[in-house]
Amino acid sequence: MGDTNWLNDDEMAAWQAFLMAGALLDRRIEEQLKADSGLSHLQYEVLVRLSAAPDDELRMSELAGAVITTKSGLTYQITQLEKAGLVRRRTCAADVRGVYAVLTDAGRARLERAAPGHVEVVRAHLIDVLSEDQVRALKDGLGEVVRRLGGG
Amino acid sequence: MGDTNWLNDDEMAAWQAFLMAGALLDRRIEEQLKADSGLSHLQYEVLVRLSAAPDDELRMSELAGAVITTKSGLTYQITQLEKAGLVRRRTCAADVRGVYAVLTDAGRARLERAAPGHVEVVRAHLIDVLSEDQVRALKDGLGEVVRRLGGG
DNA sequence: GGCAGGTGGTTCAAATTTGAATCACGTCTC
DNA sequence: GAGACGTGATTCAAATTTGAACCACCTGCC
Repeated sequence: MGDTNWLNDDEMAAWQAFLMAGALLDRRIEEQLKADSGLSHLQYEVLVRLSAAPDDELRMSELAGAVITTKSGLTYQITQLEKAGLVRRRTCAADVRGVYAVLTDAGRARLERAAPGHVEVVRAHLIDVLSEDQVRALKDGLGEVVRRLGGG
Repeated sequence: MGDTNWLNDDEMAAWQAFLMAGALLDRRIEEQLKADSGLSHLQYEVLVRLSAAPDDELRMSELAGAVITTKSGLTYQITQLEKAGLVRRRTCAADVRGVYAVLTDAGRARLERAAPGHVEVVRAHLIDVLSEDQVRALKDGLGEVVRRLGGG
């Protein structure tokens, strides 16, 4: 102990590539989404999760976990989306404290309008740049990383 | 055309894993760095780049490119680091508009103190979770992604 | 019933990030 | 050597993010 197990060259290169690819790609995505449909990436992800959920609704805390934000961050963004008419809040019958975020028709429409351009960016800059093996490595390897970090 | 080339299941899983792993890992890193040495991840990266540069200094714009931030974002953070005594500014002799950010001794000391814990987190939650092949896939695949996005 | 402790969301102030000006210079052309 | 134009960095206001209270409510336990 006391001696750090530093990263070797490959490991360092992998880590840096991971870090920079994430940052650069996110920047592109943010730019495209904002220009194309006026949504931030986070807002887009929120709409995606809701549209995939039963009855188009999720509890605030589940949603926060799914999109990896803080509770207060989600409260803010849901308020923004509500102002824009893309989402509405519904209080939970069983537990008065609980709040559901519900996708509205306008929200679904906005999502459907935004999705093609978004997927195109992800494909062009990430998926299509990788080999099939590399895609599988991301899915398996990073999938395990997510599982261990409690994000599954 | 008009028909979107959607992601298949594996591609979607890979993309989601990439996204969530980045977010979850960054959260851990941020937490560890803040607790352990009072630095944000961005500030840590700034110190790393400076310490690796000749004469421990880099132009503001180079630094902004290296850590993937906006110019104004970097201006803000360098000001913070300067207040903390970890970095200082030096105007460029050849071009009066240019500014170098220079690592101070205190900055280097802080970096050296922070590094072991940081590497440990990256290793524990990312590198050691992956197989050698998967590490290579990140390095090669995401390295290419970065190159094409103009981050190399 | 009534209270201790935990949970789900919100609120609030402070820190950070963003992007569009802006400022002060280099550079290039005629 | 005077503009026209591009660059490097900062400034500014607005938007977002963060984390620590906080509030209201559930749940167990006595």
